[in-house]
Amino acid sequence: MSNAIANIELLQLCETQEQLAATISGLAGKYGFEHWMYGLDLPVIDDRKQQYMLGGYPSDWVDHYFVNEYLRLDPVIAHCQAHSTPLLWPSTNTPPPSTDKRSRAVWRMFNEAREFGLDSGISIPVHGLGCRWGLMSFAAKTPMSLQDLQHLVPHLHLLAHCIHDAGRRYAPGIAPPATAHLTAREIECLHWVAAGKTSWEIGRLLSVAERTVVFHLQNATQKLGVSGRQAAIARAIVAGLITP
Amino acid sequence: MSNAIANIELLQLCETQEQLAATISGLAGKYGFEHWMYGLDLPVIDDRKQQYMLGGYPSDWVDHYFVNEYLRLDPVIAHCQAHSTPLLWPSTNTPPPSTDKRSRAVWRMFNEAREFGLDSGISIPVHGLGCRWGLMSFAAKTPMSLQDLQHLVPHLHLLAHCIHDAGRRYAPGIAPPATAHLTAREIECLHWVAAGKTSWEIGRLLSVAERTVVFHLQNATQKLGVSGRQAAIARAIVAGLITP
DNA sequence: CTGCTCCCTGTAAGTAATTGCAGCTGTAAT
DNA sequence: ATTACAGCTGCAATTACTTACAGGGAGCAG
Repeated sequence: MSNAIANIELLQLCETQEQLAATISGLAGKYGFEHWMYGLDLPVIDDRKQQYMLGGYPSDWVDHYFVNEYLRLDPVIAHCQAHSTPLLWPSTNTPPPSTDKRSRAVWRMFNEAREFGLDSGISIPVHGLGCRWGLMSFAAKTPMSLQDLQHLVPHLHLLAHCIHDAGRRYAPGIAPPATAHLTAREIECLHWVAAGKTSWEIGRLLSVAERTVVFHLQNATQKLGVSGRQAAIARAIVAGLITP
Repeated sequence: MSNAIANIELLQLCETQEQLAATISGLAGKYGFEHWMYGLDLPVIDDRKQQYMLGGYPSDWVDHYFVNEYLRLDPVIAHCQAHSTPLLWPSTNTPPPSTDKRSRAVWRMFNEAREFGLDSGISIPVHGLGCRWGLMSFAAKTPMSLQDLQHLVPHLHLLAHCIHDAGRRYAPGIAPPATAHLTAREIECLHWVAAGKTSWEIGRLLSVAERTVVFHLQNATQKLGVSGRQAAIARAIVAGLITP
């Protein structure tokens, strides 16, 4: 097993997206995976979300995947959205489940993937600042057992997170969150506003005039560089200033 | 080095918070750490945020830490909020930096920590669904070198994320995000509203009447179980329905 | 002391959101 | 073919937010 720290340092040296991809391909190969893919902001629900993808999955499979809207079906995606732990998909050859319609569709999807050269692998969820999440998948053409995968997990897990930190430089919209310096009062008002309170109600809660609440929210909105209370809430949440 | 997978299975067996804490203590000890701490929703900026903490840091130090408002000073906290990669703090004995006031305060903080039995260690950021983030720290009383820490990193990193998934059961407010079934139009409207657009503007964008936009947002607000557009935005963001 | 930041408050006009009513279309499943 | 649901629209009254005007007080650093 190669040194995990040395791998990370390799990633940090990358200066372009292409260099990064090449480095990752090299590392994945060393662990026995022919394919890998890093996906960020996958449009699971929100179609207008623009995803960022990097990696070497067979393009035929990727096309097939999106055409069939597998994003909404894939249990790997569902797991990664809600959890922080890796998901292993070892090589299996189970009969198709009988009852459930959805289960059968999933079974079929995995079989199709196998035909495209994705036999077994591991997917690692990566969650970051601003509710942005993605996943890093490593896939092998030749079957790997659960045990094979298990002893790679710690290294791949760390590697995935380092790739996430290294790759965010290239994903769009990860511009500096511009953590404006908001005062305590401004954050307090934003907090309550995000909870659905009106200016007048917040005034009662803080024992100040309604006008004062409006004043603070006005300042906060301006500092966040947006127009409107609603946009201010969105910005404050993704910047980690409030947690509703 | 014990089997990482076996460790994870131990965590999943825990049924109470106390069992979980005891299990983690056992694992941390095997890796050579006397102290560990898991913190979630730390009130770095927002004082009214209620944090969740679990762990065995010396209580004297924790008190000292919060009294002095080290949360705002601690570079470990700042790193963990913005990154996904672990931070190692090996045993050092550097002279106090001269110029910067803040740097000196940080230097002093680490020295104080050492006196409380936290000589060296590693901190791992954990980010999860709904913009909730925290960190898992392992600390040793006896000095550990950078190399000592480095080869523990992959295992501890995975372990931290498994603890995060296991521990969320006990942290307050991680109730099911109640992913209400919103329609495509509703999500579309929420998306633009979070961007600061007015109902009329969204109407133009979607080529529908202003009234229709109001209608969709009304339905979305109701499905999300909140009152007011602002609260709907907050809910939609933390539920992962939109990404501004 | 002067300048700075944060906190606080008022009036008033204009704009936007909320909520009640009532009604229409098309598609998909039972 | 009936039901169900998503999408769409109009009017009207009330409430809430936005913005522009104006001002005072407390605390802290140079």
